[in-house]
Formats: sequence, structure tokens, C-alpha cells
Amino acid sequence: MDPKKQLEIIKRGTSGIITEGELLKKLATSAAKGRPLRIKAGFDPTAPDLHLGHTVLIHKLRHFQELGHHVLLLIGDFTGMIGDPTGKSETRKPLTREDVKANAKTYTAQVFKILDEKKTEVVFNSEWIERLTAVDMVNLASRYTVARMLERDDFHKRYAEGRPIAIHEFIYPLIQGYDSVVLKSDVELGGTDQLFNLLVGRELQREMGQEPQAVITMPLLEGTDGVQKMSKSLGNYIGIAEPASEIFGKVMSISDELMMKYYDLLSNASSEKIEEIKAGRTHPRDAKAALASEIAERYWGIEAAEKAREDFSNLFKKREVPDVVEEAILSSADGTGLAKALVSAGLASSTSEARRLVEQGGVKVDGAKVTDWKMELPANKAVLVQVGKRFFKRISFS
RNA sequence: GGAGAGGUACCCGAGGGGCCAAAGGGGGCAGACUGUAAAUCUGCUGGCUAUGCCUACGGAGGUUCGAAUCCUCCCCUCUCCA
Repeated sequence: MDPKKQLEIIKRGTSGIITEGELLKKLATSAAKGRPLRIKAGFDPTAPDLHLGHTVLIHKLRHFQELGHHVLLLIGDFTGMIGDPTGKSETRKPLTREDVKANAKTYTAQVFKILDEKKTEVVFNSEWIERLTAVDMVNLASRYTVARMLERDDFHKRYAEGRPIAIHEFIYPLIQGYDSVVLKSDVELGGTDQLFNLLVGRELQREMGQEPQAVITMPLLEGTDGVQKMSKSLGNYIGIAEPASEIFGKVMSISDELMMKYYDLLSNASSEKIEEIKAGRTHPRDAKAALASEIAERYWGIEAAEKAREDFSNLFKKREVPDVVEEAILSSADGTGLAKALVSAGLASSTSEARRLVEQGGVKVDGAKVTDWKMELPANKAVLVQVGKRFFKRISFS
């Protein structure tokens, strides 16, 4: 494909390219010689379950793959096995080789839902880093200066504020850069927070007589709240291992504004289509549903995605009861009071909570709104209990 | 080693003897509305055998009729100095 066209596709959704001119030149040479570019992206194998935020980078890799380039999926197992004592939050315990292997396996399995496995080369950096001798390490370290290290924002701040910087923290960027040298990468992708480390790769390649890699940074994906970056600990994430209905629902719950970003970063839709949505020619609700379907389908297949879409529409548009409602058989020994039953059935976390829900008109029994939390449920037949719009349980007593 | 600041609910953060189950914001939940679990608006947001009781402002004691608030000791975090 024409290098300029390629660049256009690659640029979509990125937060920075260093430098665009260099990248274009690489693309041109590649096209002229019929030699695919080597695209590197590194992953930390410590957290095996991925959420959509992690996939932003992977989607960009896919774009390269579709353009015929060679993707190098680097598993940063070396740092994982040492453990990074930086940061006070938690002392990460070093992973064993087995842990890393197992993590990497689940990791790549998830990654290959997006990337073409046949066109992807998975590499582990322990393979070459472990072979380095102390002499090699010192030699590597001599290629970079303290002053340049201190240019990194967080080092700079910590140094200025007199907070500690451990020596090994200087080593990690060097190792990441060295990986680029070993892999002879033409392009490296990373999150915006990785910019400095990515640039070290350029320096080291230049030092070692290679043409420096182009660097592409991808923005951090905001979570479902639309403000903070997606992360498991903030609870604003959409995990790719979550059920299709959850993925679908969570995507539907994002704001219209955030949807645009998700389209840029997570969708395989054509640029034309995305432009159409941004221009408002597609109804936001439909655009969001299409996105939710696309993502759900990617991880669960078309059938599950269709089902999720249908259920969602029944539940929220038509306000119908889903056709599969979980049964909850409670013991009548605890009494048949509504508030208690809500708690036992897992629809409320405490009787106070249950009471509040009822008082606010959020509870229906057999389709009728209930106002009395002391109401007794029938002991001899099952009733359909609904909390809010989305939680249903068929409750009976044994 | 010395000096100072601080630790409050899911998070941030106010309150400095009773009116404090604790302002305000965020998050979460519910309701209204709708285009949808968007946006906006409203309410709720410790627990319980429930017009009362219990538990809770870093931990343990103490003063007081009464302590998140005052005192003592301890633990932890941060800042400055050596």
C-alpha cells in the first residue's frame, strides 16, 4: 500500500509519533524493497488478565499487521522475574519462571483474539538479558548519562524533591532500549507514559550503529467513568474475559463523548464510518450499540454478541423481563420478609440497603412496585423480584 | 539524630468538647426524563431484631455527665534541617 496511506491508518488514535517523517521514510523504504517493518511492543506479564485499556496498543499492532508488517510481541519476563521494588505501594514479589510462562500463555491467548497469531513473533527478553555479563551491563550503562536519565519526568521530580531513586531504576530503561537493539526494531509502540523509555531505545540503537526506531505513543484509555484511566483497582474497567452481556452493557453505559475515543482506539471500523459517527450522521445510540457488538463479538463470537444485544434491547428499550432469570431458593426458616429475602438472594448487601431500595421505589415483586419493606412474600410459590432496571431473581422458599 | 505537619466513611476532604452517623466533592445505587446503563435533574449512600439500639474519625489508655475534638503512650505517612 502507498506509504502515505499507510501512515494515515497508523496515525489514527495515536497521541504522538517520533518522528512522523522518519516513519514515513521507513514505510517508503519498506514498500520499495518489499521488506516488512519490524514492529515492537513490550508487555508486562505480571497481570495476566487484560482489560480494554491494554488492548489499545494491540489494536495498533493489528493495524501494522494488516499493512503487512512484522509484529514482535515482547514479553518483559526479565523484569517480572526480578520484581520491581520501585514505588511504595506494594513490594511485588518476584515471579518464578513458571508463573511468567503461565501468565504469558493466558496473555497471548487473549492477545490473539486481536492479532493474527501466524503473523506474530512472541519473544521473551530474559532470553538475551540473562546472558549479559556484568561487563556487558557496565558497557551498556556507559552508553547513557545520568543527566539524560534525569530528563525523565518522574526521575526529575523525585531528584528535585530529594526522594530516592534506586540505581536499578536507571537500568530498566536501558534494558528496554537494549531490547530494541537486539530485535532491530523499526518501530516501537507504547503508552504515553512510556515515552522516555521508548526514546532510550532510539539512543541506544544510534549508539550501536542502527537506524533508530520510530516511536509511537498511544493514549491511555479512560475507563467507563470517562475520567480516570481504565484500571482494575479503580473499578472502571471492561475486562475482555467478562461475559458478553457485561461487555455489551458496560460499553453501552459510557458517555457519547467517550464513545468517540473508544471508536478511535478499539474499533476496526473504517475511517469513513468513524467520521460519519463523529459528524453525528449516525444516531449515538446505534453507534454505541454497534461498538458494543463489535467488542463483544471479538471476545465471545457473533452469537453471544447478538444475544447480548438482544437481551440489552429487551431489558432497556422494551423493559421486558429477560427470558432467563436466576432462581433463588431461600430457607423459610429465616422468615419470608421482603428485605431479608433481598439480602439472601444477593440483590441487596444489607437489610438497610434493601429497605432503602424499597423506599425509593426500586423494587418490584411480580411486576408491581412495592412500597413496604416489611412485606411478606408468599411462602408457597415463586415470585419474580426485580431490583432497579437490571437485576432479577425468581425467589421461592423451601 | 533534631524540628514541624498530618492520619476522618469506598476515595478526596472539612470539622478542634454536646446541635456529629460527621459539611462539600467524587464514586456508587435508586427515581424522573429519554436516545441507552448517554446527558440532565432529584433522592439515598455504617449496621441492626428499627421512632430506638449498636459500631465508627490510625491503635491503646485517660480526663469528662458527655470525646473525631482535650491529655498520655504507641504505630504509620509526609516536609524541613544535620
